[in-house]
Amino acid sequence: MADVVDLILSQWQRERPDVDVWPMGIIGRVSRLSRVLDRELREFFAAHGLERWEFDVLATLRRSGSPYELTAGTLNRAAMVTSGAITNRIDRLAAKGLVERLPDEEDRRSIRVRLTAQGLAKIDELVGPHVENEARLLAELGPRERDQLAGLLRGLLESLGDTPQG
Amino acid sequence: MADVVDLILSQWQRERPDVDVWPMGIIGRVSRLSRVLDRELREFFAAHGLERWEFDVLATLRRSGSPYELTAGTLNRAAMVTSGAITNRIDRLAAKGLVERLPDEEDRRSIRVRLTAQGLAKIDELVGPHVENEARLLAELGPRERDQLAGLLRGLLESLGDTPQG
DNA sequence: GTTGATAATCTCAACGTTGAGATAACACCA
DNA sequence: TGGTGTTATCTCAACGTTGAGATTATCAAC
Repeated sequence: MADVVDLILSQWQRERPDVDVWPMGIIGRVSRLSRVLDRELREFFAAHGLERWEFDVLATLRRSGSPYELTAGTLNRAAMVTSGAITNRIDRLAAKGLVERLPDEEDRRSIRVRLTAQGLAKIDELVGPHVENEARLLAELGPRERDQLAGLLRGLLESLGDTPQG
Repeated sequence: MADVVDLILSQWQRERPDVDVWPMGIIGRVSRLSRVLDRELREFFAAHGLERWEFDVLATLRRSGSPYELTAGTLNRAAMVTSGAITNRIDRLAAKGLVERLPDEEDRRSIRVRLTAQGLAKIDELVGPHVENEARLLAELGPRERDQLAGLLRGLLESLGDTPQG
């Protein structure tokens, strides 16, 4: 019953017994798990002709509800990337016909990014299979463990300021 | 008591009540937490004149024990990046005088990357403060929660194949 | 209305990673 | 000894992100 991080922790214990490296047991695992899951999700999306970031942007627009449009800035913060990256992503999604840029009537500095009919169809078709794929990756967890894990992660995220209002 | 992911889940619940998106409550949080922690760690390392990947490579060599050397391939797998990236990283660490390349006596295809005295000093000086910084980021968790969280993450990583032997 | 501060988006050069291909060395078998 | 398949590292072009700066618009105060 050991993963890679257990090995890392035991190495530190041997080499630097004066330092208690317990935080690595959590931060190291979060980091590794994120990478492993990333790879798995990427494979799934590739099989459906999408990149992960494309799915994320489409999903953000979809779950915002009709008329499925948000400003570039909102997408920017949701994706946790910089402004240059979002401009680039919107460009490419628009070139594929999955979203369109519309002027924002209320603030002419902003643009509104809206799902096209094709984009809406794509995301609505993929959400179900995507979630099933995610569930497969988490099959190890029992119902009680899922809630525990989600709760612990939520607490950490809140304490680090990852909350809706900022 | 809500984080960004709670909002995302409620949006999906409203828009697509036919899909049970519970896995996002875990995968979405792992992904976001990883990014938030990444930023925090990057700030810490920048304050000490290092990039995160530099610390990671030095730490991997340090915890492997004397004589603090590993092959490029081992570092490669530890860092979870591609071979091109590791070549590049070794180049830059060597240019800074923190590691040196040595021929591998037993396999001339391989190279051995070894910590220099300067590299060893640097990592030994930083491990303690780094772990303290990580502990600060996890201050929200009680002792019991730490173990719970680490255990749940370990179980997932194992089930996904992230184990020492492969 | 002008001024000045703030905000939203786009531009673009610098940078690092990816991933395929090249090279060299090892391992095994005939 | 030669041949074949595998492994380790390096090379390099393509690609995407970062982050600073430019541009244009908004808002508050005067």
